[in-house]
Amino acid sequence: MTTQSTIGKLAKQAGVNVETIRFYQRRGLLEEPKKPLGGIRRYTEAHVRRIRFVRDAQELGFSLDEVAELLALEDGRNCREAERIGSKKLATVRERLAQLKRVERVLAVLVDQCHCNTGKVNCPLIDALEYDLLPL
Amino acid sequence: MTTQSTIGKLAKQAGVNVETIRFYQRRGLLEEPKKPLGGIRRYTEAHVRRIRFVRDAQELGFSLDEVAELLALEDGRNCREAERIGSKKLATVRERLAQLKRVERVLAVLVDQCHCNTGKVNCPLIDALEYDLLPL
DNA sequence: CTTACTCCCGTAGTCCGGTACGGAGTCAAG
DNA sequence: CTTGACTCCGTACCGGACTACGGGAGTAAG
Repeated sequence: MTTQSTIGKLAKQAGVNVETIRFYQRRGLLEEPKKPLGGIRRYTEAHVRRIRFVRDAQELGFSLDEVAELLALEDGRNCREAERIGSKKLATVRERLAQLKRVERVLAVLVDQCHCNTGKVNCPLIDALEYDLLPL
Repeated sequence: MTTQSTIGKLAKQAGVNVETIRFYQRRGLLEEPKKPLGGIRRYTEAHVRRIRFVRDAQELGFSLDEVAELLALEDGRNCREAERIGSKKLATVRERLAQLKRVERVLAVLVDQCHCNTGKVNCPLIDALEYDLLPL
């Protein structure tokens, strides 16, 4: 028969905290197995996979609400909808990427100017902030 | 004489919410002017600049705690320390940038595969999540 | 003077993704 | 049969950056 773990073992297999599993159950992201009258719930491989689904989707930048949306498409039949959600997310990822690149350039310049500063002039980083000089 | 605003006008000038100003005051990021005995506090250009400092620094990815650190160097004399804080932040920005780039590539591929999917096979995005296939 | 707006101030709530706690029940080893 | 680890369950709390609320006081316009 397949592995039947307790919540603690499930947590280890999936690499998350026990409390996180409970939290996912409360959020409806993970099914809570029936428990055998005052006993202890048993979990299967399917639960491990589900938790990995959630973590992987989070890695891709989906919020837990968005993960729930994706899970609603779990049977893999509604590819169009998945594509829609995915491309929406892709757009926000690209936006964030662009902004982060701007930040990187500005910060790099300022840090470099600090580095070259011999102490004769005010700190360029502080100055830029103080006098609202950021080319963002 | 210079402009002497109330908190509401200050908020407009600085482009933030009144509550945000009060929050910054509680956090010690913004000085609270003495109030003239049961009257109304007056704010100056310096307050506007200070709020912009905070917002600009946030734009550069600094947390409010880090902004407080920077403000401690406000006189511009401690450029070395500012450089240290800035370059630490630059490193985390670059890390985040690299991770976001990986996410962008993976997501772009998946969405594209969804787009080309004629419905004969399972949704590639859902599949990748379901079977833990992300090349992150 | 009244009305309407703004300010003051403290406290409390929001969102997000968890983490912590505590008392009771269950289970397996020794 | 006891001990100790684990589970169950509900509730409360965390950090970060705000946002909202409510009651009383001040102020500006008509």
